[in-house]
Amino acid sequence: MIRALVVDDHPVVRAGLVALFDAADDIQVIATASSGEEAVALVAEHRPDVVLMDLRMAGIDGDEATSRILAGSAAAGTSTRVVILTTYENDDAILSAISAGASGYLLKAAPEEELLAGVRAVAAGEVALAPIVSRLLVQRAGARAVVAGPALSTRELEVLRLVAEGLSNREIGERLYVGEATVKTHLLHAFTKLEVADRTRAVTRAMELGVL
Amino acid sequence: MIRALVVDDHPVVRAGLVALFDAADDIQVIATASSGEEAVALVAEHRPDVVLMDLRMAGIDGDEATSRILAGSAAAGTSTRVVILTTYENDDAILSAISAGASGYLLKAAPEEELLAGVRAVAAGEVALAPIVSRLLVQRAGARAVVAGPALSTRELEVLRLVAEGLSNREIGERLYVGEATVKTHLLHAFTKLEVADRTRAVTRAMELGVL
DNA sequence: GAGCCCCTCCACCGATCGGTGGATGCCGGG
DNA sequence: CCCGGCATCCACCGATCGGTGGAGGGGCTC
Repeated sequence: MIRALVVDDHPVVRAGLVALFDAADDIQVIATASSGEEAVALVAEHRPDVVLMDLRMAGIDGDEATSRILAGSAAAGTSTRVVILTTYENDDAILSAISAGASGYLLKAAPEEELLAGVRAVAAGEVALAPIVSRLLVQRAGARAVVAGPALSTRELEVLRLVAEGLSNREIGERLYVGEATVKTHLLHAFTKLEVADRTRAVTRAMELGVL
Repeated sequence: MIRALVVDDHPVVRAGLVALFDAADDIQVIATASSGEEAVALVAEHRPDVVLMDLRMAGIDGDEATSRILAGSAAAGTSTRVVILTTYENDDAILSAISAGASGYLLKAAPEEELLAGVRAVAAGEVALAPIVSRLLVQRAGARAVVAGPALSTRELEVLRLVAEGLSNREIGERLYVGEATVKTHLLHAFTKLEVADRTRAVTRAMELGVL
């Protein structure tokens, strides 16, 4: 039996979700909360398997409540997982919810079967994402494929990678079995291609461009 | 009608996929390829809607073929989309396929209905991800939530951000209206907290930890 | 074969950085 | 009230870095 906590500041939404989940015989809503604060307290008390969390709430919002719940759950040695259940939000809201540690992100407009399947998937250790969220994550992960920055040579790239690890020019030379002077030359060439003036910016630039 | 190209170096796999897709009345396999090179050429010739691509192949692999197909498709003004269809791979392989621009990543072990649904989703502009891939992307996006690195002070963080932009200590001092000595102090404190010895590694470390 | 890019190496310079060892003042918790 | 953390600043040192202006050899293409 999956033990669920429903968090939403609209009583009507809470009632609808409770009815939906309780109708499934493998899911049981053990409590509901109308605010982030209340949700954190109830999770500490009841240790549910899954929390269905609205994002927009007065007081501490869904992101913050998610962070606190996961921190508390980790501290207590239990594994409560959070599914964001909200109306459509912008990309930043979605990403920051995922960053807060949510295991799922579903839309209230989704068909009821999808919500049930999502809760079951998350309870089983999977993640549950609305299609729009999947697409966003893929776009983010694949963004670097498009840009294709300036072509750094193999050697320049190797040197830059070691610079990113914090090695000095001399250490890099030792690692690559070449002289320190050679390392400096490669690095200066990389600076020119990346249009930067120092090693630190070169590394961040290369990361922005996805070449590192 | 969705026009598909199947790419796999095993004839038996190709045959199986062709049979599966042709049995669906909304999908038509217009050609098959047994190598990355052949796939790139056939895409240029036939302009399919969706390419089903194996990752492991002799010659240019699935990643590289995906990149070339998408580059060629963009240049030609068409919109061929690529779905990786492979056996289970490690995380890096998955991420680099997504980075190469794939719109989907499915496992050959998936039920047939899932493969069909995936092709339809991708043809419709959505993405299709195996559960394991969704979980990986969420972990990557949410990694920073868990670790919660050492607490850098506000000032240390400001300084580090400017270091990441390639500014020198003096320039950072000017930007923040403090002396260069102050900047160095903050930076040294940040080094200690991050357990690093130079500004470049400090920046990459902070990024790894998600505090930057 | 000429031209070009990549990789390798050298010497030399001033600028910047990392590190030490201080100092002062502010603020919030025990 | 005092301690600790934060922010601010100083002087001084050696090490490292950025930059210049070379050099030679290998590989590729036209």
